[in-house]
Amino acid sequence: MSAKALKPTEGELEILQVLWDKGEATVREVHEELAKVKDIGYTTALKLLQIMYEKGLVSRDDSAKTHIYKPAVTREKTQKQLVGKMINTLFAGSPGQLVMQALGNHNASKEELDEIQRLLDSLKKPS
Amino acid sequence: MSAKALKPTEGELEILQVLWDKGEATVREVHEELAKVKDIGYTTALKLLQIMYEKGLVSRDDSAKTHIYKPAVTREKTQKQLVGKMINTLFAGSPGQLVMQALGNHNASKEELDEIQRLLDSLKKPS
DNA sequence: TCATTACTACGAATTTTATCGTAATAAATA
DNA sequence: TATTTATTACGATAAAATTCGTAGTAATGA
Repeated sequence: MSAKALKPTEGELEILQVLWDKGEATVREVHEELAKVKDIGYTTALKLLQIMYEKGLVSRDDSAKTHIYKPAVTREKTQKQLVGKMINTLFAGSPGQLVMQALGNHNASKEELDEIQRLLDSLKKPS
Repeated sequence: MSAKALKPTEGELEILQVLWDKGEATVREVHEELAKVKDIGYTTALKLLQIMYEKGLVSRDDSAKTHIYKPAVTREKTQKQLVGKMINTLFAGSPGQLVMQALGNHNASKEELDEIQRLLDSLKKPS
């Protein structure tokens, strides 16, 4: 168990998305991505990144003038954390219900369905 | 499509949980449930319910002195809304990935796995 | 070199969410 | 009836999250 499970806020998640996708990015790059989707000022993005840095959600290389940010938490861990929380607060602790929801209401591709089938098989006959 | 998709906050979700479970409840009942889990004052619960009422998240019968609150949004709709959002913001739009996460990291019961299998079958060979 | 541009830092304002105290009143009860 | 208790309404405060302006400075390039 690493130190603490710091829950990213909504805005922080948006930034993490960008960083996960790109691997690393400057404030400018992050801002450009966010600006595609929503109205947001440059310094707002900067400030958020700075706060995330203080919280340990991102790391950064500030050896050059233009700092380069990287995610300090993995997508997987964050997914696990938030999915777990959602199972508890919205699905009465039942992961199966969440799966049913996700499968039933959203379109998964053939490939994904096959992948799920394989996982399901391995879960059904453990060894 | 009903009017708006008002996203409940964290605290509002906790209250909805109680209302969904009980069907309806007074402020006192809601407060008692919440108090089992966290420190919270009576008037805080009351205020939250009042705010939720203004937002249309709950309805209430205030014909008697003690008001009775009911959820005005269904668990299913709320689940759908929040799961959809999570798929977008955390799973790059891929419901399959969310399912993999939920199945892989959390223990689903045998019954749930079977149920998922049936759904999966129906998805794989559409009528 | 001087002016312009690109950054970061920082503080402040705003917005959203959560929390609670107090007052008013209805209901219960002594 | 008089007192206590239960309840709602309301406003104020606090806490958390978001947003942005301004200042300072490094880099760029005319």
